[in-house]
Amino acid sequence: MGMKLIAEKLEISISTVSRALRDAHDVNPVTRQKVMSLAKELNFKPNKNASALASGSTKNIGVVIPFITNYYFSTVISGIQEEAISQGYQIVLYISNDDLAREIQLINNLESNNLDGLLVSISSNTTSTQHYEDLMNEGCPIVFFDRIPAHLNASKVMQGDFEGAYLATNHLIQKGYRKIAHLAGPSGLDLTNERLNGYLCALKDAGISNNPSFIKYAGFTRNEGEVSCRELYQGADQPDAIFAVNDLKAVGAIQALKKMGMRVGEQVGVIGFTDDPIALIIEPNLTTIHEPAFEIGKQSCQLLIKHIKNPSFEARTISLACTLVERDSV
Amino acid sequence: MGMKLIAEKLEISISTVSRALRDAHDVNPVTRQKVMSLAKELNFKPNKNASALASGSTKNIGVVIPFITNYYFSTVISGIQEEAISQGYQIVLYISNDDLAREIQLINNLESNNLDGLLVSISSNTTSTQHYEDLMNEGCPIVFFDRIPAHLNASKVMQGDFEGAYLATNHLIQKGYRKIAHLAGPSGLDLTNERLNGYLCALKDAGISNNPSFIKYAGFTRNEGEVSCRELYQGADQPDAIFAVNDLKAVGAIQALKKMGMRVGEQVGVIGFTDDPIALIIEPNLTTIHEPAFEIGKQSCQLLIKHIKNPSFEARTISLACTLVERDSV
DNA sequence: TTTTCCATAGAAAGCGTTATCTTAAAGCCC
DNA sequence: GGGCTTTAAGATAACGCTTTCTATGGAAAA
Repeated sequence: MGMKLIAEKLEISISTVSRALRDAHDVNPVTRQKVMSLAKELNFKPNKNASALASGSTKNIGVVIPFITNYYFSTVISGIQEEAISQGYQIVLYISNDDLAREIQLINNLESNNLDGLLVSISSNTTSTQHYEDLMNEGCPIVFFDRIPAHLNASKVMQGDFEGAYLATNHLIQKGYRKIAHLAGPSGLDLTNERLNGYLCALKDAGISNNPSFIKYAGFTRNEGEVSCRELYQGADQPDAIFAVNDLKAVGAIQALKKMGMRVGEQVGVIGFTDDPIALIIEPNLTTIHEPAFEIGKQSCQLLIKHIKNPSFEARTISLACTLVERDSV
Repeated sequence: MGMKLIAEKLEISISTVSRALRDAHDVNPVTRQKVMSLAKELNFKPNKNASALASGSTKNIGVVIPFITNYYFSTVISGIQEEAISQGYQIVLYISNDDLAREIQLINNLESNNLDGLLVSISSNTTSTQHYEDLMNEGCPIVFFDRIPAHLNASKVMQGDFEGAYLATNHLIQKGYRKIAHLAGPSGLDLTNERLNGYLCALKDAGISNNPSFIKYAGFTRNEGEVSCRELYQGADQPDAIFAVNDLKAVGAIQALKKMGMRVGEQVGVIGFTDDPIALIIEPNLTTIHEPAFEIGKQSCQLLIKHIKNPSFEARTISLACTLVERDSV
C-alpha cells in the first residue's frame, strides 16, 4: 500500500513517485506515465493525512452556516460542494444554529490545522468578529458570504442586496402601491441594512416619504413574518404593500393578510426576497427577488481557493445581481 | 507549537504529554494535571493530521446524501452534526445529486483513509451496491439511513415506513374515503416498497380491494406529484383520496386537484409523508405523517460511532416511529 | 577533450503525533 | 533484605508522505 509499493514495483525511488504523481517538473514524461498508469491500476489513493502532515495543506474547506434546513443555505452549499470537488477539495460542515456562542465555540475548537480555509456566513446575533480575526491572523484564509461582517478586511461574496431591494420596492411602486411597509431582518446584520437602504432609496427616488412605523425588524422565520405583519395592521395608518426581507417572512405576511380577510395581489401587494420554492406553493404565488444562491456558493469557494493557493491574494468583494420574478402576489 | 513545547516547558517527555492529553492510564495524576492546564493555557490543539497518521483514526465521518436542498435531508444532517460534534467528530459532506454515476464516482474517489466511517442515503437509481460493499470490505464501517439498500448486511436506521404508510392510509379510511390512490416513489427504492406495502396492507385490512391503476410510481418532486395526480383523474374511475409518498408530491397533487376544481379536504382527501414545513403553507394545510428526521440523523451517527469504536459491533437495524399529524387536507 | 549545465532521480530529513518497548524507582512479600 | 511486581516516564520507531539537498550521466559549450 502506498507510494512505496509503486516505487518498488517500478524500481524507482519514492521521491520520484511522489513527484510524478503531482505533475512536478523534474521527472521524465516516460517515468511519469509509468507511475500514473501503475497508480491507476493499483487504484492508489494518497494518504491525505500523511500528505497534509508533510505539506501543511489538507485540501479541506470548512463551511460555517447558521442553518442548513433552509433553501438558500442548502443551495449555497450545493454550489460550494460542486466547486470544491472539482478542485479536489472536501468540505467540512459546521452549523452554528444562528447562535453566536455556538459559533465562537465551533471556531475556537476547530483545529485550524485541519482546514486550508473557511467559508462563513455569520449568525444574526454576531456582534464581535474577534474569533474570526484571530483565525485570519493565524493565517487561515476566510471568505464571508451572504451574512458578512461589514468591518472586516476579508473577501466577501453576496447578492446585490441593495439593488435587489430597490428592484423589489420599485416594482411595488410601478404597480401603483404607495404605502409600502418593510419587514426587515434582525437589526445587526449588514444584509438587513442593505435591503433596508435599497427600500428607502427606492421610496425616496419615487418621492414617497417613508413612514418609520412601516418598518418592522425581526428574525427570518415565517412566524415572525406573520407577527410583524399583524403589528403593521394594528394602527390606523395601514400599508397597501409589503416588501419582506425574505420569502419566509413574505409567506407569513400573506398568511396573516389572508386571515385578516385581505385580497393579496390586489388590495395589498407582497414581494419577497430569495425565490424559495415555497413561493410557488403559497397562494397567490409569491412575486420575489431571485438570489443566485448556487452561484454565490461556487464563487465564494473559487475565491477562497485563490486565497489558499496564494496567501498574498488581495481581498475582494463580489456582488452578484438579483433579478425580479413576477408572480401573483403583486 | 505542538506537544514538544509542552514537554520542554514541563521538562518531561513528549510521550508523557501525549499520554496525559488523552487520559491514558499510566501517567501520574499530578503530571497529568500539569500537562492539561499548560495545554489549556497555551491553547494547544493537537495536529489532527499527525494523530490521524500515527493512529489511523481521523475523527471524520463522511455523509453521502442525494440532496441537501430538502427539508428531510437537511434536518437529518443537523441531527448527525449535533451528535458528531458532541463526540468529537467532524462531518464531511458528499452530495450525490441523486445520481448513481456521481455517487459511485464520489465513493471511489473518497480517500477512505480520511474517514473513520460513512453515513449514507443512496440515490433513487442505485441498483448496484458494489461500491459500498468494496468499501466495507476494506474495513470502512457504513450505516445506511432512510434510503437503504435492502440486501446489504449493514446497520440501517429509518423511520417506520410501513407503519407510517399504514397509519396514513388507515386515517383516510377512518375518515370515510374508499377509493384511495397512492402516489408512490421511484420503483427501485426500498422505502417506496415499504410505504406501498403499508398502504396495501391497510386497504386489505379494511376489506377494500386495491385498484392497480390507482398506484403511480414517479420521483419525489412536486411536479411529479402534479403530473401523476392528473393521470389519476384521466380515466373514468377516479379516486376520492390520495396518499402521497412524500409531502412535496402531496402538495403537487393538491395543486393539480385545485386546478381541476376539486375541493381538497372534503371532496377529496390528501395525505403526505415527512411533515415538511411546506405542509403549513399549502392550502388546505396538509395532513401528513411526521418523520423523526433529526432523531434519525442522531441515531445513525451514534450507531456509526459504535461501529467505529468497536469493529466487531454487530450490524443492527433501527426503526423509529412516525406519527400522524392531522391538518385540513383530509 | 575538458568544463559547464541541465534533466532526471535518489537519499534522507522532516511533519507532529501514537505506540511499543525499556528503564528506573518505589513498594511489597515472606 | 533479596527477588518480585507495580507505577511512572523516557527512548525510539513508525505513520506515509513532501521536500531539500545531493548525485549522476549526457548534452552543450568552450
